Amino acid sequence: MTEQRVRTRFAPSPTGYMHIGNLRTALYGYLYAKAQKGDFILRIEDTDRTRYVADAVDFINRTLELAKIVPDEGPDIGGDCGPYIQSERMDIYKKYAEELVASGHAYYCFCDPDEDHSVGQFGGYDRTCRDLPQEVIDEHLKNGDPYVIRQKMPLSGETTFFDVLHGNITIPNEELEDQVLLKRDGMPTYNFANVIDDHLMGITHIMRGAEFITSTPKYNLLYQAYGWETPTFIHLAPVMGKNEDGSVSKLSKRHGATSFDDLVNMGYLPEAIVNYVALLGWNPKTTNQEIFSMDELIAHFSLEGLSKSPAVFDYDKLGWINGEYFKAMDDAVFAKKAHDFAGSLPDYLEANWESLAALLKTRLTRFGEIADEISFLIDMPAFDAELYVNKRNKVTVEKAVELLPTLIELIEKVDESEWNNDSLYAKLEAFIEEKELKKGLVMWVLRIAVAGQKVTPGGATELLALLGKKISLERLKKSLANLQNL
RNA sequence: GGCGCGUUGGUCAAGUGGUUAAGACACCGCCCUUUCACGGCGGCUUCAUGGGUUCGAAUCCCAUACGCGUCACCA
Repeated sequence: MTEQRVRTRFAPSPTGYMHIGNLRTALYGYLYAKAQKGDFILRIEDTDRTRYVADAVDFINRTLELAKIVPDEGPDIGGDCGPYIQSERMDIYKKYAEELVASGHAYYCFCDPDEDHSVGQFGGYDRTCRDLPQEVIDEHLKNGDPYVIRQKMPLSGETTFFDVLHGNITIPNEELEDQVLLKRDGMPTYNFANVIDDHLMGITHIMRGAEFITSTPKYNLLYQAYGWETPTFIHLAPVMGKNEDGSVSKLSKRHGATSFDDLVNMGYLPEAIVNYVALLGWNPKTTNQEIFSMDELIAHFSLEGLSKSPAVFDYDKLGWINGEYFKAMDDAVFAKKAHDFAGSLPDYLEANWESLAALLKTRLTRFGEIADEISFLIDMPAFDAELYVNKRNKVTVEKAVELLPTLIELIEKVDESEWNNDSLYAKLEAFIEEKELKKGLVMWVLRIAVAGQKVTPGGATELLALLGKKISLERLKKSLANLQNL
């Protein structure tokens, strides 16, 4: 047996929205193909005209590009198996559907879609048109009556297919509906177009959501009817979200951000999202490493590491991974990217952005937190004497009132040319030594007085340097006045 | 309801008959420290339940429970 070149595909419908679960499916398909030195194909499944969203294909392309998932073949790339947009392949589906009718595996159905042909409480088509006499069929066709083509399922026995994750799965044939293959508007259904395209495009491994497990026997029957070799199926467990009551359900809007775009807009780096999503349902087995570049993911990827049970999307872990990416970033690069999320800044922060960004780098979980982190540098928070109280450094309001005037005096003497973290720190240190004070005490009072907030990115002198002499002194004096007026 | 899939700590998970049941996130504590963060050290908490099989079971089998999916001219 010759080694077959691995070909996987990502087949989204153009909705203008890339759900995390879809992104993960695309990623795994890509990783597997690349790990096997095979091809990854992008195919657009736009057979539902009512759902079509303008520019959705561009959107999908942009998203994949951001995620660094690059197809080898696809609508804008071309390839030997095009077109890669299903609405442009209608004649192909029609031909194959008719072939199936001719071979007795499918039949024309003229039922009115608004009529109820369901069976039992839970529906299912009642196979009304299964055995229409040929004359009746010809008559309908001659009149140009609308029709669909349905697959003729065996009524007994069972169908088994193999799934890499779940092993053999067997489903009784009587559970299988005579599903529509070709719709009234001439478009194929998802279940039909998939089989045709996957075969014609030489797809060897099909990765898709576990929700398709139940319909897979219908695929197998189709492959058998055509005498085609069935591809390898890999049904991925869904990505779940945690509800407020602690229960979990399939990740959806109510869980907050659920699309790749949402996450990027919140300030997570695309590569961090991809890294996290890869780990959500896959484990590298041979290593405990958690931070992976795309190349490393490809190098480590194997089907054995895929999990068959659902995984809950965890923002904490995503944030941690994102933070790791931040820490690994070059300061200048980080500053540049972070700036886009900072909003409009006052001049003194704009001028000192690089040093502010350096302070933020190890403290962020995502860029979206920046505004909250730095708002105290733009507007002094409301005065609160309690902030001066700190047990560990033995700071009290009284101590602060006593100490602050001296500190202001000292700082006022620092020349503009020396207004930077190192000199400010050196001068304060000298002062602390001379007066035999505790460093924690002095720095605490100073930091609170200039920041007006308990927790800050950076210490007292870093904040002074950032705010500049003029604003720092204004803030310190205002704080002192507030303290004295108590 | 039928059919199908799933179940190791709060979360992601390793583990494939014999382990002190890895590791990570989160949480808590300690150290470091001009606060916080970073970094370092430590702690907490897990095999859904009940039966088997076996000298021995998280690992194999069977039930039960719970969760999820599916039953469209949507994908």
